[in-house]
Amino acid sequence: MEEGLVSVDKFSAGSQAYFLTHLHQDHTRGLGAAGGWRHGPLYCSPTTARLLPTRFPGIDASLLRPLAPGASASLSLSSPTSDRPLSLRVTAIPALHCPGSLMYLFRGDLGCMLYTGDFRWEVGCDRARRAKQALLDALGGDTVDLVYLDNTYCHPSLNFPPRLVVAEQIVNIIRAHPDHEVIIGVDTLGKEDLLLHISRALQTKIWVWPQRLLTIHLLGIDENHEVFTTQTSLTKIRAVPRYSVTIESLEALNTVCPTIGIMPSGIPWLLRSSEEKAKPKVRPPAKSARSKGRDEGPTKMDYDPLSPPKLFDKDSYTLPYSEHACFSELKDFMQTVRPSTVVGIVSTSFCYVNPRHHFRHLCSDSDANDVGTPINNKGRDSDNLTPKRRHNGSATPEGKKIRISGSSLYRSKVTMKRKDGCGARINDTEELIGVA
DNA sequence: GCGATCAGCT
DNA sequence: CACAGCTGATCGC
Repeated sequence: MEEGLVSVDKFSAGSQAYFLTHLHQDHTRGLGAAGGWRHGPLYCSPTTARLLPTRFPGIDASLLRPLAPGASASLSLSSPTSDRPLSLRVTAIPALHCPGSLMYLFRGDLGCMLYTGDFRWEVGCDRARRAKQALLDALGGDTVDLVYLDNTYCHPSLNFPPRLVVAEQIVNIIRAHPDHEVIIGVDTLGKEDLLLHISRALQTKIWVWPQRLLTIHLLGIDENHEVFTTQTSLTKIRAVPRYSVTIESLEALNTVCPTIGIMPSGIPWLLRSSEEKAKPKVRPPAKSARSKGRDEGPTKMDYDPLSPPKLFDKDSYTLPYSEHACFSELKDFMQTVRPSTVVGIVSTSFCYVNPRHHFRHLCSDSDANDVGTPINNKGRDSDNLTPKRRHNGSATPEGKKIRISGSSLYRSKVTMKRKDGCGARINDTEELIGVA
């Protein structure tokens, strides 16, 4: 699409309309710009619009253009090059990534383009079936000229079960540890369904840190306060910031009370496998209690639903509960859309795989002269519809007092600013255990 | 001193 | 390494 027209998940000045797919930090860079958002109309889901002011207090609410899943809006823009008027129609499609996440389908004078943002596509699930129908309805038989695809797991070996299946596996792990406390690593937004599933299955409340509880309530979840709590004494299951579930924090917790950690995410499980591929035999006899069933072929990366979830490090379970589509889902998505061509959204890192390498045959321009090998082409994104990943810059006011390991101290204002809206780090065992 | 950005880490 | 995000350093205003 033409430069200077619309931007998706990119918020530097110069576009006439801006679109936000979801509220994860690596998609909001630039939104917190000094003095607040001024660059133009900002389209997002109603859910995202509700959460936005808590993360970006300076935002001018009159610029928000909430677009419900399935809804459309018409935009009158002007061509930056010729100054001629351009009309564009955008339709929001549920992305089923985290709450409030959307894909955007653009149609108009410049053709038809679909930007998926991060998405999941569990074809057997009702929600995904509805999303698929919404997409087909929105397309109305049109051909998509270009798909910007969430290529996070764009490799045939990267397949894993639907989230519901993994949620049940997690429940079973917790059931198998009746005398253990449990910490589950989560992000600032997302995986609420997993926590609700666990709570329902085990008839227990779940601890979350205060900011996280605010987010949950803003989402309209658990308004009667029946599931989530910030009181440590009420439950042995706690959802904590993902980065604070480490071997060290688990060891610390285990000096107080037997505790297991659960990481509902695909990556570490994926990384272990590639580690193994890289150096299959050189294994320092580390203190990890490797479970059996890990010798079935050094390059085996597929998730095997028949073998139990693997215990990687002592007391720590990593399961592929993913908010991104796996390869088979990407394939189904591409078969559904059958665009003229496709490019990947996730471009930084040498793991980047050009989706055309695997899906060229599902593109109508497949005879074009590209070879589509897996490549590291970070320099590719020159147009303003390609988002940049990494780094953020949010801002919230004032340093404040917090407790760390029993003592009070001030952290730097910068730290506190960033901490607002995010997590309580959990090497401060006492706060968690409820000694206080 | 402040925000923005980067490097490092998980 | 990187689903996302924390932390500290540094740079320019």
